[in-house]
Amino acid sequence: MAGQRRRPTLEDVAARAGVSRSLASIAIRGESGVSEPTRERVLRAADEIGYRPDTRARLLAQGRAKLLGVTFNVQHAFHAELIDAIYAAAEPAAYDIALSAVTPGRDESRALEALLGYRCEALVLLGPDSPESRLAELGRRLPVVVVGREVSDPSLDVVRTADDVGMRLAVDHLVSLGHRDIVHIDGGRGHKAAARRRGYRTAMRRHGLTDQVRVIPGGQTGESGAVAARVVLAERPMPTAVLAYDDDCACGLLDALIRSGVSVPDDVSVVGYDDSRISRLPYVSLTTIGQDARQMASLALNRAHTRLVGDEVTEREIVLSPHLVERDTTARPPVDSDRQQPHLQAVRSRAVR
Amino acid sequence: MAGQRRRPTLEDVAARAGVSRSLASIAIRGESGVSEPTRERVLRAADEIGYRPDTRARLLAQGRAKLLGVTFNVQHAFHAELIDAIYAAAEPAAYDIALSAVTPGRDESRALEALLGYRCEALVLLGPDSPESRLAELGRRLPVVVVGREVSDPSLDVVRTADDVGMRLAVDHLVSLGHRDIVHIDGGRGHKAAARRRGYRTAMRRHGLTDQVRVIPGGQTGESGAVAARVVLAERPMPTAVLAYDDDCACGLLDALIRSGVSVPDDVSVVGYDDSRISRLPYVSLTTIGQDARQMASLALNRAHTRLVGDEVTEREIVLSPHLVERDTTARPPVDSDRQQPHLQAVRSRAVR
DNA sequence: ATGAAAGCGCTAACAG
DNA sequence: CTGTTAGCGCTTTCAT
Repeated sequence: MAGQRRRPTLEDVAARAGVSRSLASIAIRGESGVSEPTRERVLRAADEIGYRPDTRARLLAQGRAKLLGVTFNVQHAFHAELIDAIYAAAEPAAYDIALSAVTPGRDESRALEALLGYRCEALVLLGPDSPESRLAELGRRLPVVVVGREVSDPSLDVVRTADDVGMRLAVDHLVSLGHRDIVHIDGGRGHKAAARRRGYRTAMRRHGLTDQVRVIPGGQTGESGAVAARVVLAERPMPTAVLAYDDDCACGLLDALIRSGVSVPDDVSVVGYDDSRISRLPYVSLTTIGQDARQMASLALNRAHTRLVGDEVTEREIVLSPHLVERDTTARPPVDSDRQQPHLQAVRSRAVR
Repeated sequence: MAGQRRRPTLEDVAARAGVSRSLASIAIRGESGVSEPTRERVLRAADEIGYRPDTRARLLAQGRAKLLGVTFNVQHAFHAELIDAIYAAAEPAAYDIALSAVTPGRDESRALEALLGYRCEALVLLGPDSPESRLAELGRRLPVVVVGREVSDPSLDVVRTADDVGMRLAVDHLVSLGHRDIVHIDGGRGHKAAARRRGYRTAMRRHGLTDQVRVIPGGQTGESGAVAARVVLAERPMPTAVLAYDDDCACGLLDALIRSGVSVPDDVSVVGYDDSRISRLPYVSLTTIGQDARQMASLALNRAHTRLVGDEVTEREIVLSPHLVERDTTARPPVDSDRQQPHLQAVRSRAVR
């Protein structure tokens, strides 16, 4: 059934075209140094026997790999976008990309091991969760670019976006709409959550809203948002805007609010963070903070390339600004008379768990 | 900065341990044929200089690759699960997995090219969208297992689940709850959509509900579900249950229903298909039809392996049964008195677009 | 138990 | 323009 016979090699092509291997090699690679007729003969021969160069042998022979290893988390939607952008950015420089997935059943060190075995020249790690010491150890062996996480070891390059800027954008947006009573549902423990919390506080202060600063404990799941919704609903007066830790959290909140008969954005505005896929669903259409995957990927590959060719690098860390993605969950706050008597109606629905 | 010096080779290890390359090779691979002291010496030497075998060279030398190429769509959540399971299933057989992503900017033929260049021994294609002729062409060159799509070419192996069974499970479930007025929002054009539509009709007929068969045009997006919701809401009497083409469609429907003040599952039950991540979100908790990723992956790898070792295969196609995942969007239908006057209340909310 | 030698499929100097 | 000669890093006979 399936053709189990030996795959044709360059040798076969050369023989068929009646030339030497090296000439065939040159012709196949499209380099100069072959006469047009010969090239055509070789190409035709290759085509006829279905020849396909062996990437591994090719790289082995070349000594250098032109191979970038990329770890990503198969669960994380944003990584999908980054991968798309990475492929695109790798093309012009003719880098090959070796993907290694982190899954629930395959931890990051396994993913890294595999890439190392493939002799990747450099590594691009999307939101790695390994301890910094492990990453630093890698960084000492080959160029490593960490994407989307803050690490301080000098042997590691970093491309990330500024969380405090993101939070400021969100707060600015809400304030410009007329909101003052803006609460933050945080992301619990973790560096990122802390950075966003800090960003929220700073941004509020900047608008003279220090007194309105309120942080409600949340988390990184929709459920945590749903739980936080109860707290939000219980507040008197109810805040006019909620800034959630991330999109998942915001969606849980959103859903719980709507089920309680609160209208978004008429009664309360909601802002997420990440511009994840869920936030774009037409029936969610969440205002959120987005990161430019294309740019991040391109910068990360650039940096890897810079390291590989041995050029100097001035700033180890590249910090990008995220941007506001204005969708349909934010609007002007309700007029005061309305706020006194929030538009709560009992809607028959399954309980929010 | 980052160590640019040559990676240590087996030669280096051998030299350091004072043995020949071949012996070092045997020791490193843990094969028998080395004295214990020598093995330890080699292993220590390798460790000291940070040696790591070069997978490519290793495979090149071995002649065979033990490498399975896997294409997947970075957008598709179910593929993430399959990949996890594939890694797990590949481990015992010591297969290496080469991942090649299909992204908005990188089409499937590119993904396939890359894998072919890596001399994968066999291909596992997750939900491929290439024309069958292209797949068949591949199948003639090396073992190809198509996962989750129906193809008829004899050179291709298939592992998929039966859509008609899935639809039957959904209908059976609803009927057993007491529903009779069950509509189907379909997935538009496409093989899969047709298969599910057919499955729905057959299942309804089986319950003597031929007269209640109603198919509402839908699609594969949340938006299409939201649009279909309007049709559902306009029906008199309103159906007591809706069976959507997939989870995305079901979620759009769900959201639109809730915004219209219809309670799910009290007024109407909703069933999705795919058991995708979105259906599991705690605040969605959609009853749906699930496929066993672990089993599919394992069968796919098994099949690839069987082909590779040249064993006979009796059935080209492996068709699994999906299963019902009962969550919180299905319940007994409302009592008739209630149905006459469906519980519609105008909820102030942003319009469903 | 150990080592020498011959490739795997390819590219990269070199000579003609 | 073309062919010859060496390897890349590893595994694999096959002697010793």
